[in-house]
Amino acid sequence: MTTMRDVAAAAGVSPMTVSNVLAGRTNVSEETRRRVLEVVERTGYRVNTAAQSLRRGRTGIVGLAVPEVHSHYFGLLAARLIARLAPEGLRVVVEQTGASREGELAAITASRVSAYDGLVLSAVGLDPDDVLAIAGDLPVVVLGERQDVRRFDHVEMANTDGAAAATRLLLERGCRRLVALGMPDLAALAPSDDDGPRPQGPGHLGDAFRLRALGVRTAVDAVPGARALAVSGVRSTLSGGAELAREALAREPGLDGLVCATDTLAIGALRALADAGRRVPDDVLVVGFDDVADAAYTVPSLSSVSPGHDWMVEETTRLLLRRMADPAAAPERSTSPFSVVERESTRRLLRTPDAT
Amino acid sequence: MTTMRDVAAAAGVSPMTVSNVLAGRTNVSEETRRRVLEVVERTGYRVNTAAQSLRRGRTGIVGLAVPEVHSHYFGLLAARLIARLAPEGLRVVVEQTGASREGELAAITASRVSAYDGLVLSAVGLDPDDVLAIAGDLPVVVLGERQDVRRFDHVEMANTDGAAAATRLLLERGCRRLVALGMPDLAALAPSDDDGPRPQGPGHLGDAFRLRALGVRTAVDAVPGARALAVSGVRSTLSGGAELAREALAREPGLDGLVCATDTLAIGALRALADAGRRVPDDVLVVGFDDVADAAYTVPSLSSVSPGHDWMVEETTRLLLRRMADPAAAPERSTSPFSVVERESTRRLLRTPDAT
DNA sequence: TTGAAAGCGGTACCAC
DNA sequence: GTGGTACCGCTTTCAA
Repeated sequence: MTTMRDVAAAAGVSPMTVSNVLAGRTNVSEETRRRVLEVVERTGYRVNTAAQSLRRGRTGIVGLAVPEVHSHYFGLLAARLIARLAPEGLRVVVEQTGASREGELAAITASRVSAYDGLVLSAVGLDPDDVLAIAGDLPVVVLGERQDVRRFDHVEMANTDGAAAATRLLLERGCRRLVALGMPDLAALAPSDDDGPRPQGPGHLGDAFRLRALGVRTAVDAVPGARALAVSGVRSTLSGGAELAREALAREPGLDGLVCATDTLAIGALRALADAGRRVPDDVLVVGFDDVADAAYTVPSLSSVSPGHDWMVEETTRLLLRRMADPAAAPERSTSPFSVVERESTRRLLRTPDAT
Repeated sequence: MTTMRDVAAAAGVSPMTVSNVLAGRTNVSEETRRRVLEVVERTGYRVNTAAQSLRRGRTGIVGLAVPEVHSHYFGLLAARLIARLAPEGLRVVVEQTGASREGELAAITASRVSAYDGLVLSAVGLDPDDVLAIAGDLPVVVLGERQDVRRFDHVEMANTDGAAAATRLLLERGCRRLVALGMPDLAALAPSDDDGPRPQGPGHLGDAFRLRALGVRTAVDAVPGARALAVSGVRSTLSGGAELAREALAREPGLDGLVCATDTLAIGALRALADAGRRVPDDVLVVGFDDVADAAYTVPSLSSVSPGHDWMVEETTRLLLRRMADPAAAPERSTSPFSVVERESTRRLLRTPDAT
């Protein structure tokens, strides 16, 4: 192993000067710099990042804890975040939490986390208190979920509004028998006559899907004669989507519209609908959430709520860097703008909508 | 910041004893252990991994350098490798190389690499010499690509044989006008009358797709009256697949079979075929490569060459751990078993095959 | 069973 | 411009 000391000796300078050269500091003569770089080149010397981290107190690594690495949405998110943080000199370690409280705890826990300069947490099962207790003073940005986490920086999706907009699209196309696929039971949510779209719930982080369900309900409640059934399931997987769609068909045979909690579920559902001989969009309209890359390439292509990926990644990065720079900064939160991207899966009028 | 020293002081022992307790070493009295753990608990102390890494000489981090993080195949690979290495106490940093030599060089280069205990490299543009020069003594496992890298541990896919099997499937179904989508020009490959399936080429790592093209050619050459046109493109993306499929239709209007270099390309192609009014599998049969999760959920579902994901990840892990344990071990290589998974996209006889 | 000493390989600080 | 000194926080070694 070549060390900085070795390089210094070979170049006839002190380790400190080698350090200065490699860090690009300006207080080195051109001649010395050249000589040092020549030795570095020749010996293939690399700085030891462990020593560097110890001395500097920073590792240059950011953790990204997501429920499932291998899902359309989180794959997209990870790829974008990796690309975005690279020029900031930060690398990303992806931790898989398996959508469980235990997994999330394990991901944040103890030794692991101390290796990170920051953590981006897409939590599903955790309490804010869990996070607080374990993360300690680690900069944390919470992603896309819970609405009342005021102690953390927080980048939220327009879960409720996005789902409501998607649902309205189906209703405008004439759908009246909706299923909210992969969302919690709508009836179990806060009553629709309370004064806002925020359920008061037990305060855990994992209610993106609950908020989406609320959006569906809000939109459906506004249209007399329309109804929505929730067919619930936790994991957002292709097979889960297919399975839930089969269940939906069994429980709501007159089904004419499917609002899916994620695009992954929607893609699985498209497959199950094809198996069942239901044509999309001729018999059933389908809309997803996330606007993943695949949505534009399914057959039929999938309408979806686009959460503004660029914006989310940019905002996440901004908050993370800000907190890393200033741990005492007041927590900030923001909600991504969204849009409904319409594609083939909703491009059909099932019946003329009633005058409203 | 709480340090081990602080904990030791609070527990009335030496730092060394704290270290022993936390490392689970047995030479500590039960009483002492309890006292130390109590303080650890109370203070929320976490060992500093940078210091640990420096002292131990290992970081517990493995790099995974792939052309594109956000692709079906590499997403799958990353997820599996992360899951597999986690119980070994290894975390994975994903580096995106952008399928370019420069990107790959950057990924391996300099400071970055010294932070890793090992590197899994899915190289596309690199020379073995590049890798050798830069990786130095870093344990490297090369994935899925080049065939003549004898200086590295190497886990190969059955590129040629897999593609040949996929192609034969189409030929048996009666296809005679094939297009090899996303593969290099078949005519530019080694002549089919040479004695083996290995092109001698300029020796860079990135020829998984070339090997697949060779498999297509071999299979097509064995069937009189069949022909295959290569429609080339580098990136394996959905949009690329759609684009190449459009080009394929333009250049080979009588197209009746599509062998795609990857499932991602195939999924994009399915979409373009639907747009062009070509029915799959009624008019055109399509087969992909990789057997990603989505292949079973497209409409029609996609036949694909399955490279044995479990096996590949297991083998990669084995080789990596082995080399980390013994840097001097002789390089080993192995080729994944494969199977052709038939789904709807090839489930149709276009014409009765000629007696063969 | 416990702990003192000696670094691991860098870099901040400050004197020269 | 250059470099000595200390020390980041942990663990290996070995003596007590």
